[in-house]
Amino acid sequence: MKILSDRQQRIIKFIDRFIADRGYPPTIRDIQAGCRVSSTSVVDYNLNILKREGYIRRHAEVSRGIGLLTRSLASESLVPVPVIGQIAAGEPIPVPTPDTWDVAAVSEALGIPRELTRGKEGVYALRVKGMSMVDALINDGDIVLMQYVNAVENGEMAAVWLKEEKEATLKKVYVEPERIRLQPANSQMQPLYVAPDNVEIQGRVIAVIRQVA
Amino acid sequence: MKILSDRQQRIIKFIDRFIADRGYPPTIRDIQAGCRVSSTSVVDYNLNILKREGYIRRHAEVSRGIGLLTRSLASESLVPVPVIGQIAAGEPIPVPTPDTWDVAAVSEALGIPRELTRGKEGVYALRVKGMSMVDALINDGDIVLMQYVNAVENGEMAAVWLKEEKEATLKKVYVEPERIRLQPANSQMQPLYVAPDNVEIQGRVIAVIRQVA
DNA sequence: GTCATATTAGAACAGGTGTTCGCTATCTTT
DNA sequence: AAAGATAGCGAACACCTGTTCTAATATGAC
Repeated sequence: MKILSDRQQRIIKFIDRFIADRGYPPTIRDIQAGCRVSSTSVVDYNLNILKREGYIRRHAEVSRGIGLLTRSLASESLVPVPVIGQIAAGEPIPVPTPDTWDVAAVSEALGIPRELTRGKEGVYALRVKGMSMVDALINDGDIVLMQYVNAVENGEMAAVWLKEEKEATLKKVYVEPERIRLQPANSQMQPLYVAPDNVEIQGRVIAVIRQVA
Repeated sequence: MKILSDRQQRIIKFIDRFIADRGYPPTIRDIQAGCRVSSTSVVDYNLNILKREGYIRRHAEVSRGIGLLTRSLASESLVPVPVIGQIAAGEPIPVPTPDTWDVAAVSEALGIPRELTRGKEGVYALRVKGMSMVDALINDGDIVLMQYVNAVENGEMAAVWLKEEKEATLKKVYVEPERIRLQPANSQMQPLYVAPDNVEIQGRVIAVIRQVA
């Protein structure tokens, strides 16, 4: 990358501030006024240099078609995750529907760092209601980050619906011959054994978030 | 907020995708084409409704002067939090030092949504080592978000160092006459009573984050 | 000095773009 | 039935905006 001239640095800085302030990129004439340049062609000239040097992205013949390349990476790291309902012992577990991922349709969403979701697809969140999952070290009011999957690997924690008992629970799932073992996360507690056709895996637990104070 | 019509939901979704893809907001005619609307005035009409209902922000007479309010709020709110060490039963609890908050000096940092820290000052993180805090519903490997405070309110969860026992623990703290009551988060367990000069409050617990899979 | 290159200026063009107006079609309310 | 509210349509206007062209001014190489 070339060393930028004073004017070019001012232009980059101006674009950055402008987008942060107003939510959309500036026009060439905005830059002209904001950076005390006398002509639009000079702005165009310098923008082309900035594009060539990799500082900005530019769409030809599009008004306000300027994008900063430096900033965009930092803002990518928060993923919006929809909170689709609550999970409680005696209630069916909410299952994500196609329009769950709608930005508009969802009532509540959390910003989750990409580090936690690790780029997984189909992530949603449930609010835990009640104390029934203390054996999974999960408290009333905790947020459970889930991934929508059909099957889980042995030993993974999953949201399980027990048809017969009509009960929702979070357990580590182990498939054994003839039966399924549901192991509480707290290893000091006893496992539960159930028939395979009595369980419905509703999703895999990715993370637990508890806000205390 | 009013319930959005099908067309309005499609418009919001389109704007969202457009900005994510190209880095700048769409024009009215972009929306018209992308949402199969026959007239620009219809787009304008629905954009005004979306603005009135608080879904978007709009700058009059500015090309591409549309901003999503749902997304923009969530995207700026990542706070860097330093991980300054680990907390284990038999080890002293790390205490933040002045240069802990140096972005450069710290070895590890987490991006935490502002929703969790709620703008608090002096926030740091500890990694939990060992199973000694299962009674606080905290597992081996969990991340504890802490705030550096000198005193805690009654009932708040705190990182406590028991001088005599040389032990670190996370408990709810209640100041009683002549003694201090340390209550596990799991309410089914028995409290611990200790002498006031035997405890050192090292910080207040703000949140717990557990990554499962 | 001359020449080439980089940078800046000003102006004008062509198409992009937000806005507005008149009109129609469904409904719901009176 | 009449009147109003809501939603949609198409066209036209006036300004916005990226682009391009020509010219002027540095700055350094030779």
